[in-house]
Amino acid sequence: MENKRELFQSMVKRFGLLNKNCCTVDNVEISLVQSHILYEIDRREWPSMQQVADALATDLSTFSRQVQSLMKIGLVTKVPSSADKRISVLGLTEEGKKVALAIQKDMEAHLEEIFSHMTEFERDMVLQSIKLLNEAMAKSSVCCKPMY
Amino acid sequence: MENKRELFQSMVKRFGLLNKNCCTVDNVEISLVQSHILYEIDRREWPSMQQVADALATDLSTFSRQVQSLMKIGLVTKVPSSADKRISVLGLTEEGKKVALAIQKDMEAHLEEIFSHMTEFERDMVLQSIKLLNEAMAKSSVCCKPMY
DNA sequence: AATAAATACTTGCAATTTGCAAGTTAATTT
DNA sequence: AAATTAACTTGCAAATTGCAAGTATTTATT
Repeated sequence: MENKRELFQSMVKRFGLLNKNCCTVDNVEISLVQSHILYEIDRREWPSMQQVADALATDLSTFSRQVQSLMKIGLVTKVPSSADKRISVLGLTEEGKKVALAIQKDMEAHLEEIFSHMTEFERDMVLQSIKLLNEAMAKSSVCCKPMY
Repeated sequence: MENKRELFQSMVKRFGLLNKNCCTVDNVEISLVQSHILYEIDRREWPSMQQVADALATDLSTFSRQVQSLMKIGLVTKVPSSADKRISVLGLTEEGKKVALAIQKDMEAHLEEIFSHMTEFERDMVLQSIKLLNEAMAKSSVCCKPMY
């Protein structure tokens, strides 16, 4: 009953390690944080800096610099919004999309491999559980309020 | 079927935020990494530097310095092993144990709160699922081999 | 028994990453 | 029109990282 933390800690750490496997695609090497940024830009429709920085729970100044480096290696675009010129709209370049997709495929494959060690029934249960967990965390007062 | 990554990413990020809530106890303020070190030392029986560094997937040199700072604030002890003088055996001071316990309680409370948004049935299912997931990840070739 | 090799760390870098504070420019209030 | 707020950017300075090169101790080799 009271080994919850251990279970979670262990799972999260493992997933973190898995996550670290990412990030060299097409002769481009990117960091874990950078891959998260690509991921977040990819799944949104032309988000602003604020939006993504919030999603990643990063300081805007830190984020600003990270975006600069991603622009430098040609994965991300940043255009001032025509509606509000204070806002910069983020997007992925073709290469950025390619990299994001490659990482996505890689992660999917890893997850598939992990799920292959389960029965069909277990797979369904686990996925169902993670959904539940996410909903519960979203409802929770102690965590993750500003989340998608 | 292919939203696995999203589910995982979301869950892990949320848990990460929750985790960040840790770390100010008894006028002692510690970092997330430091809390993980306390946690790992606590759950092992007099581990060596290597063992904990491996568990945290940190470079030994980085870890060495982190231990130094934890010793400086009086949370961790480091004694050369009598059996093998190359090895340093790590432990928690009384204060270290207190801090570790406080964090533990805090995390448990957070998790309880999260689980309170579920039915009894769902709770059981989710815990069961996380166990399954951990086992599957342990079996996996792509992740987390050197893990407890 | 002496030398070589491996192990467990520590220290010296140098690079990266971080957040805060203080800016700039643009939009919104009053 | 002036003041406030919002969306960023830049200048620090501190913290964190890993690699390479060290030391000390133990194990293996000859």
